[in-house]
Amino acid sequence: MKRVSLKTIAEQLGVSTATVSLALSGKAKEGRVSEELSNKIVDMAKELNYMPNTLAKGLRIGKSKTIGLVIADISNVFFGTLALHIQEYAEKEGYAIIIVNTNERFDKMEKLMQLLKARQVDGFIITPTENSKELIEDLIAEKLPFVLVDRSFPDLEVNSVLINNYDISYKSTEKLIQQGCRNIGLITYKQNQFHINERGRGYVEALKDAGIFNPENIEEVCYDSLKSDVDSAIYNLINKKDKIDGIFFTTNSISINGVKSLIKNNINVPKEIQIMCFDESEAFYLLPYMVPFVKQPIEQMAEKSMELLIANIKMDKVNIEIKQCIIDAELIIE
Amino acid sequence: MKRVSLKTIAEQLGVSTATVSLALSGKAKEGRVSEELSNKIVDMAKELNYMPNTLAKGLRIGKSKTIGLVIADISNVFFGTLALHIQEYAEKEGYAIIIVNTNERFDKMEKLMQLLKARQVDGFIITPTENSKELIEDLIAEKLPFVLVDRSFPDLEVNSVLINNYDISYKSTEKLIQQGCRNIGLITYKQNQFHINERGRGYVEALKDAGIFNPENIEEVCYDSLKSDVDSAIYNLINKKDKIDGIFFTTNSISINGVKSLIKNNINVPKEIQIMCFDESEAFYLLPYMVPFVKQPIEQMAEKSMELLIANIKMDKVNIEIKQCIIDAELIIE
DNA sequence: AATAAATAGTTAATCGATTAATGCAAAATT
DNA sequence: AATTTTGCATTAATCGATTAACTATTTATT
Repeated sequence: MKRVSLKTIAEQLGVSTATVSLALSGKAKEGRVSEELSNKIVDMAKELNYMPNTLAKGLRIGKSKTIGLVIADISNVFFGTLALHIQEYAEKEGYAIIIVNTNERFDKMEKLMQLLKARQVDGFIITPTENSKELIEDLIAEKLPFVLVDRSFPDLEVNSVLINNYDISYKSTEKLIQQGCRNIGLITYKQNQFHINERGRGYVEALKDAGIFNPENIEEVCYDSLKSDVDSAIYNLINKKDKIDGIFFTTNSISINGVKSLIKNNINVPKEIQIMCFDESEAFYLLPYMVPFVKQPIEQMAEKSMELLIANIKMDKVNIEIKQCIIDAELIIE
Repeated sequence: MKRVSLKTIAEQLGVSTATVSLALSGKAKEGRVSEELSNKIVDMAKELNYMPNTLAKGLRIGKSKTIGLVIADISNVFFGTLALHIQEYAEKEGYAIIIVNTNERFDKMEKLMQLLKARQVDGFIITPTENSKELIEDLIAEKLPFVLVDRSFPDLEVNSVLINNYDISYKSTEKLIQQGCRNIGLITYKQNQFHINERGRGYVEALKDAGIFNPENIEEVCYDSLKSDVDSAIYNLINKKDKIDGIFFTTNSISINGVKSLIKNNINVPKEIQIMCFDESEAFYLLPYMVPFVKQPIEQMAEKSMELLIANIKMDKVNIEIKQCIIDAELIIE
């Protein structure tokens, strides 16, 4: 059973492939194909269950109608949900999504970007890994359309969709202070990513403004040894001589492990220590108290990313318009 | 800045594209290109940062080196983790993955299958939605390589990678019985999917064998109104006149919502009611007791799926070998 | 010296769809 | 009647890579 191509239809009807192409792509009028023939062609296409070869089309018109989605970790609910919505919006616009996972590793990201370029993706949506600025600069040099999402590089003028990391973290910390905390700890990643650092900065400034900042209350953990690092961070915090009465976690993975660790240590939350988490988790609803958290507007982030990207793709490498888009996250406290 | 193609390199060196192609694809020997020229070509390709056009190659050789991954819900951790590993194995084999989401809906699955076919994917890995047997039969008729994973259709002889749903559910229920439960409830999906029904059957048979089966203890919920349905299911179970002392949940989403609901109702787990969940969840570790659960071998499932699929792709539509692969899930009780 | 074999590279068709350029009737205009 | 316009469809080039078939040159064999 051979594949059905334009040629198959053309042969069946004794016309040229040009006519068939015109008729099937709705250009019968401009292409001056009679309505009668056009209908015959459409019918035959249905009968033969014709399906256009996207590779051939992509090769010819120079667009693959495919978007590369570079994600840090698709098994993380935050990114999974982001991917879900991006895929949804892409589909609406006629794009397919090739998803790749960097596992937060530069070398993997580099390799995967090559793979996506070879596949002629029309654009990229990227959650860049640490220190991957050069890869983004390559994209700029090659004039390839892309949007960074969730994360960005502050000194790079590029399309990006972010949340108000500093503000919402300031606000979250302030909330802890308002609720009576005076010795608030922070657990964050030991790394060099702007969005995470901004969260830390929000925490620091809020405490400084309240006159209760203590750099010793900051604990840093590594992505690759998260569980044990968070355990020791919690251990350190709960064993300080100045008793900690609040903790701010800067990501969802840290939050969940942090809460887990507090429970293991029989800390009474929120009586002994109040907490503030980043991102919602199903897990929180299993606890007898309301866990306050920063809710990221994931669906809007997905929508906006696609919108920016498609606008850029359509501008066709000429007048690339750059937009930095900040969508406010929300503090959920009850 | 024009794209660099084989032609660009050929022109730079004053040779034919055929020679360049041969040299770059490592066929210098068979293609009888001298080592000297071959090296020159490779160097020039590097210098120009040449990247093969996968669309063109795919069109020519009739293989896109792309696999379509049809997933029910990528934001669900189970599927996210599955996708992560599938992508990893695919990458190793030189395949890219186009992920699509069905949201458990037949019409979406149908549409997305068309999209993937048009994109000339070399094969499919599919978690089929309810009642999508006909779509799978289409694939068989078209002789397209595919593997079903997590779910299958019992009366269809197709490649599939499943877990031992019946056995592990029987075992899980038996465990509850051993632990003293005598009136065990079930919360499962009201639907028509074999793998879910098998889990239910495991529960039923275990209870029948113990002589304590009571059909009234079975509650069914809908995917689209999961939270409220689980809430009422729990309500029904805990208000029976014959007091329920155990519950078996058949999926991860039901498990989490079930546990959540039990807590809301101030049920003391495991003293009043013992539970048995399907799939691990971060959430469980926030509870003061160990939540027993069925652990699915996700990574092996991913690996096996890719292995079967690639074997089938390589057999080139001739001798498609069909394998039903069952990987045992594990009961984690401490 | 004549022939065979090995070496090195090119030509041209091909995959399937698109589209600018062109051809050819029939109809309309002068 | 001659010319232009319009309607309808075809021809052929193109996107980029692959590869079977072929050419040309050098080297080896008898």
